[in-house]
Amino acid sequence: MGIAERKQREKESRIKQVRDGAAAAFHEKGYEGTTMEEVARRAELSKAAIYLYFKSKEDLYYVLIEPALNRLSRQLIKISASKSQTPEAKIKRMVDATYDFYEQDPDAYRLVSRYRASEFSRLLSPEKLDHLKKLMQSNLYQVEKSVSEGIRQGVFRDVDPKITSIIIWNAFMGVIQFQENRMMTGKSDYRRSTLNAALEIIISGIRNN
Amino acid sequence: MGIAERKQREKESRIKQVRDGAAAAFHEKGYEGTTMEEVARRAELSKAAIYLYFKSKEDLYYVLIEPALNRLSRQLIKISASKSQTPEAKIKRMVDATYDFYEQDPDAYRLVSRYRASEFSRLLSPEKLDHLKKLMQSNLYQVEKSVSEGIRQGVFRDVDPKITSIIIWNAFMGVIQFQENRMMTGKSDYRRSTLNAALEIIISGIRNN
Amino acid sequence: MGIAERKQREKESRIKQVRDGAAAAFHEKGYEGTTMEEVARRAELSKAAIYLYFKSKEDLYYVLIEPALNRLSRQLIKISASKSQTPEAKIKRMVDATYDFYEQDPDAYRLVSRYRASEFSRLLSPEKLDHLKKLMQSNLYQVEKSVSEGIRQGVFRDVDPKITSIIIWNAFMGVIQFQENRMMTGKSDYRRSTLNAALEIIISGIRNN
Amino acid sequence: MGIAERKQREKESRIKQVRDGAAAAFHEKGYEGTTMEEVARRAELSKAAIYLYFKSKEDLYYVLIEPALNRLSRQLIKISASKSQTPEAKIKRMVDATYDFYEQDPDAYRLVSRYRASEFSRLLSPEKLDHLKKLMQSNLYQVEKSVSEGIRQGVFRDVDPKITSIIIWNAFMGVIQFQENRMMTGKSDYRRSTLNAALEIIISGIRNN
DNA sequence: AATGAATGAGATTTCATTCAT
DNA sequence: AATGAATGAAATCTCATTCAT
Repeated sequence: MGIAERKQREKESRIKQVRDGAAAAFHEKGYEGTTMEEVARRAELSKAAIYLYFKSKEDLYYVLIEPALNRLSRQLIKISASKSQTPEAKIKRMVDATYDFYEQDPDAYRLVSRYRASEFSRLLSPEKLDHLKKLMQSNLYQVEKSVSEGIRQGVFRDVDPKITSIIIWNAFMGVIQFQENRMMTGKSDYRRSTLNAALEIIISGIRNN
Repeated sequence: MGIAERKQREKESRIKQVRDGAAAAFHEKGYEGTTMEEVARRAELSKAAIYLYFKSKEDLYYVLIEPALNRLSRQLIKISASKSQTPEAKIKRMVDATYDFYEQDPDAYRLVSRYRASEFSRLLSPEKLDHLKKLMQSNLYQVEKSVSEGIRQGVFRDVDPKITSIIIWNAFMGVIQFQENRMMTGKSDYRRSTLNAALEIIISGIRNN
Repeated sequence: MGIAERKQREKESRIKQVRDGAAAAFHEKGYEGTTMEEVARRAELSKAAIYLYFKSKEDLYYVLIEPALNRLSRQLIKISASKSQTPEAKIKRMVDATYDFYEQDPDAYRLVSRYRASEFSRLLSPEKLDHLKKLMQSNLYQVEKSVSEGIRQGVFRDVDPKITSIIIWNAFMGVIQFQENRMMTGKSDYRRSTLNAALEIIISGIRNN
Repeated sequence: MGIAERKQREKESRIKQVRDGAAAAFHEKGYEGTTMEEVARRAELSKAAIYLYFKSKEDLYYVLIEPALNRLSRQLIKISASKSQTPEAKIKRMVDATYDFYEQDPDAYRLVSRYRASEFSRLLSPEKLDHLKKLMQSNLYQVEKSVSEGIRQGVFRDVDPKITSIIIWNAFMGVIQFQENRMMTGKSDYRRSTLNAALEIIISGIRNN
């Protein structure tokens, strides 16, 4: 069984090679810009071998993006549902959770953040597309709920919770992208602190006094 | 000469047809997802005719995005440089200018907002790429300058001006996209008011009391 | 319009080139054994050009087999429905019509005669498959009806009309194939006479004395 | 030795599994339409295991069709050579023998009945191809000889013996296929009786009054 | 003996681009 | 100026076959 286990590990590691290579490629060149040839090259496998693990390019993309999005989604729901915290603390924890998600699997995050329904409507089946859309909306909605809660409790001004959640999510994406670009030119890593600063600005904007 | 003029007008009108068709297609399906076949169909011309006006697909993309970005860029610089206004007013005017730009040429805006350097590094020459990047950075920078100005004048808190400009630009994009999605399901148009609400939140977050 | 007409003729002739090449290839090597490369080579066109005229390999196959089968089917129905003839004369005319069909478009005939529903169930859509099956059954049925008529009139013995039609159709196919094989070795053409002899034997077998 | 025997039995049983699975697949989907993957699945073995027993797909096909055709061929020769029977009785026995062959190994029969030299000319070596062709011709020839004999004895009319044998062989195939199709829709089994009816019609057609 | 894993070669199909008219 | 027709190159995907274990 030692052997079986090793084989299992090797198989998983090869699948991971493919996933990592594909995620990086999808990120760098977009879905259409990425060829299976390139995915194979990055995974150091033949093209045909990719099809042993994923049944199509679409499938490969979907199994990269769906579980990641799903995991994040469940995290945010849990935080949003927790009772013993202030709305502000919840929002902060949600941003932290998103950052952790990003840090653990940057490529998955990038896929998620770049995801645009319209571009994929031809590629994914309507059900898959719908599923991804729902997950995405759920994420925004958890933030929105915490903003609403804060308004009800009087700690936040009477702003539009939906708009606020949009600002937060887009600020997150913008900051990450900006800092990644900076880091590519050799500068140091200020992602987390920049993110906190951005969130502080936005929350100041909705806080009552 | 009447004839020459008419021909000239017709030519320009046909070029516009191609640009509009292409911009819409690039927006809906992305660069790689758009075929010249589709561009031609939307322009009601033959594929070969497209090549009379644009020398390649890349060229077509570039001449769509560059002038648009250029125009916006010059606008923002002008506003940013104007003396007789408060920083807050300038920021509001820049957001308004961006909204006007968006309204006049939504497809061009969408190309700009979706533009991701990394995805195009294989398609555009380094010089073109660099040029686009500079224009984009300039836009952010004009907002940043007004934020800095406000801080110096004491009307804004001592926040990071760069981060603030990122928040604003990304909020803009997020709000537009959200409202466009809503409108696609038949809902009424709240783009401008939502945008104002978003900007109000962000500026509240940086205002000194 | 002289030019337009010539172009039209040229286009039709090129489509015919493709059809002829494809029919011959499908006949010689079967559907799966035929590559688009080969179809292209026979038509003296590039692979891509084939797709200007036919939207897929399946489509190419279907538009070869369907119209041919349809034409034959209509012919047989017309003969079968004619009033002023003896059943025996009708059957002879139906065999003649099938032979004419074969002579005018041998490759189409071969496709039809080789057609086996089960082999194509994965290739054609259920509707197309069903349509072809119906046409095929109709052909057999017209012969069957004439046999029944003969039995009612007392000119034929009380045989099973269905079985008789099967014998006739399969004898036809067998004779053609045998004679074609003979001719491939340089022997002379006895197809029509052999066919008549075969039909004579079968009709003798069902005639009432 | 008990062990060696068991191993031998197991091996033979596994080979039979492969043969059965392959024959069914070849029948249902044709040679090119059948993948080794599918053969393996039907045999409940791995793809690689198939290659332990058969050296290639071609080989697998050949060893399925050749022995079957060979067996049938020898049977028919024996019947044809028997002295003490009338030609009509011989023909009936040959049809019966073919039916027995079909009943004992329907898939092998189907391979034989579907076999078309032209389709396999690329797959099999010329020698193998020639061998199969000879076997096939021999079968027809045995029937032909009995018809000739009947003509010489005056019990059959002066028909073309070759044509007659073609009619019989093709009627056999047509009837079997028709009845198999009927049975697939749940109808009862009339194969043997239908076959007899068909043979009766044909022999009536050649009998001298 | 048996298999999971891998692959080279090749199949179908697409697409940006060119060219004769 | 405009286009119908054509294509080379490349993309996705498949499959018979091999090999290490």
